[in-house]
Amino acid sequence: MSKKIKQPTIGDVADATGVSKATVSRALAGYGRISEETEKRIKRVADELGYRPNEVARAMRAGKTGSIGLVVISDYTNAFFAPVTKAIIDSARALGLETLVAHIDEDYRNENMALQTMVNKRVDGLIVVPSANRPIESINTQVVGKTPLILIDRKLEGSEHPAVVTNDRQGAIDAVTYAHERGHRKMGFLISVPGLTEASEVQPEIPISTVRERTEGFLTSKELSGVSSRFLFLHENVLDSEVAIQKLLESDERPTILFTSNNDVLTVLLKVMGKLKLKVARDVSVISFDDSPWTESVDPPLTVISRSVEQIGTQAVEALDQLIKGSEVEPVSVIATKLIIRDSVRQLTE
Amino acid sequence: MSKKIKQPTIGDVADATGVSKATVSRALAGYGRISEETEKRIKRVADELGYRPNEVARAMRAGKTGSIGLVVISDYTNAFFAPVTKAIIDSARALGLETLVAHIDEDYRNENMALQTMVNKRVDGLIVVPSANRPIESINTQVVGKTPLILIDRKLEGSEHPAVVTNDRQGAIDAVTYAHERGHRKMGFLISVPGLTEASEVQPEIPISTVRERTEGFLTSKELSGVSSRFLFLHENVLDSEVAIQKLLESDERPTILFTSNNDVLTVLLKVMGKLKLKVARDVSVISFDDSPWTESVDPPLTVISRSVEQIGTQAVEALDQLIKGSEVEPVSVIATKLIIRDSVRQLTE
DNA sequence: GGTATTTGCGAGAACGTTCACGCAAATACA
DNA sequence: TGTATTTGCGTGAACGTTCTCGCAAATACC
Repeated sequence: MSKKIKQPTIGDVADATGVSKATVSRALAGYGRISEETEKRIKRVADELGYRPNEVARAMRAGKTGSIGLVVISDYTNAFFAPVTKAIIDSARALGLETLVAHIDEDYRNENMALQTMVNKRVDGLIVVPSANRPIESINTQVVGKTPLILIDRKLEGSEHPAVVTNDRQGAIDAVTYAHERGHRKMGFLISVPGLTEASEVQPEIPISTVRERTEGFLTSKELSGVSSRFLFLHENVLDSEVAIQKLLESDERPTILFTSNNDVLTVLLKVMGKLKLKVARDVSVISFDDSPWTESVDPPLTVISRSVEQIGTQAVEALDQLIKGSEVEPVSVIATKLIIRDSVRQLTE
Repeated sequence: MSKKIKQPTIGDVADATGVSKATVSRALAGYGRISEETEKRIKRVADELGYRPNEVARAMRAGKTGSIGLVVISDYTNAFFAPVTKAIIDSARALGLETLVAHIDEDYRNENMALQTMVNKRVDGLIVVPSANRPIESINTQVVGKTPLILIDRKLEGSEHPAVVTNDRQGAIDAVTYAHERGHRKMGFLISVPGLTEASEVQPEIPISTVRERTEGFLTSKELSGVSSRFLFLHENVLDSEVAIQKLLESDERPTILFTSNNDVLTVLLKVMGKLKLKVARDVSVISFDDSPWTESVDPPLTVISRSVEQIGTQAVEALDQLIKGSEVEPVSVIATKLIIRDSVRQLTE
């Protein structure tokens, strides 16, 4: 066992300078009354000793830690959560807040445990993507207590916590409308639903508000003239999804355009299309939710419904900061989606 | 200003139960001697009051926080750092450690600041991807002090900190050898070098060990019979890179195969190829470092040099845990790369 | 029944800060 | 010169834990 070399404390600096701890504190923090020369002397000594303020002690004394907790879906293949995590960490840092990150896997028990430890660590606030399979429709107030909390990406119906979400319903409508303008009448929708046990054509209970909104938006396609819509609800199992998608692509009623509810389904779709020698746009048009750098690079570049992840992150952190400071925050901030038109939707002749 | 509602403390529980703080502490932590009935009573009261142990106070008392710091390149488009971040956070959590994340942008000043705040927060250990443009070839020991630290992805020459890296040199050699076996003789290498100011064909100073190793591995191509190699060193500016790559693709001496040093360059290459109506494999073969889910889905699926990010994360956390416990750790752990053969390298007839 | 041990619990210090006071010396004002 | 104010700094409590002692009561042993 190696002997722990203690970091120098304010007391050590005080002893080395021959003043009291209070004076050292004043000198280093720069408040109160102190003579210029002693301040300089103390700072010099502190530097020589390699003194680093102990934020743990400060946090205890101040009653706040300067840290926030981010509890987020872990799926890093997801085009959304990685960049939004980055945006949050960076915006928080700009406000002087460090970020503690925990991953959950669509499991509310993980979520509860993660929240618990973060609350125990006395984070000043929390940003949470609520997991899908919760039995009750809200964050466990028992564990969160009075800690300020912002939801992102997903709304929770009965929740008193402010949420920052995107207007996915409108995004879906925009995409559908665009496809209709390009002459598409046979539309197919591939929707990933966490918690589903097998692929299904009938709409299941959708536990996630975001996915629900997208589905609602897609459903408006039925109101457009001459459109026939087919829905395919998929779950996490990639193999099973591949089979279901292949079946759809090989059916007589093959849609001329397919919409995917996220990049994960998109990659599965592209894989199946590759296997069937089907080319995007030429054989089947494609529009996906969420933009990733690679969607622009493939051949042909893909038309996507983009959500400004930076904006979500920034807004969430700002709202949380307000909450921490005790201000009011509007219950739901909605951020616009944007249809980024590239070349994956073929113009169908009349 | 809203009145702060204090969380109940051990003292509150003690008062409510009519025992001393020490007894409550014993009851909840489950050490020392205590009668079964008082323990139960205390636990019940603690539960009723909604008592949550204050980890800040615990950390202060214990001298350790149960948190580690992760200082990492932020580029989320990068196929490597997002999953490795996830792997680290999850492995750490399995060991009871929470992870504080900070992003740096290849800037050692950000790195220093991030390290500073984390040390001040008294993290038990640090996992660091050293930034590229450092003036001195090591982590600032001044700021890190005695905090256990593991480097990942990149080695630092004069550093006393253990590192977990991948065998990128061998990965590059494997890829080149494979291409040679498939009949390729004109090879091109697209290498991204942070800090470079313009695209260059002559090899610049490469500040990152990983990129250096890849370059060395690629250079062995010159020793293979009949091979001519062209190198293109690129920097972050995408537009400039596009121009340089386009020039290479339009030259008379167009390579039959192109290797890219990471997924970022790969996306740029694919974009340019798309613009020039060049198809992967048919017109130009492609092998890239790093695997992402999408590389398997595109048409054709891409052959890549994969690095096991989970392994890097797990090993780094394990090594850090050893270091925290005072054990010795081997200075450099090397993790193997793996060539994942898909369909982006055409078989050239003799 | 007397001594030795065990059991159950309380008192209080310590971790490293910050900050409200208090007090002496220095300066200001009349 | 005498009183009011300012300046510079020290004392000590507090934040919420844990943990070492110590002590009285309960139990054990002969």
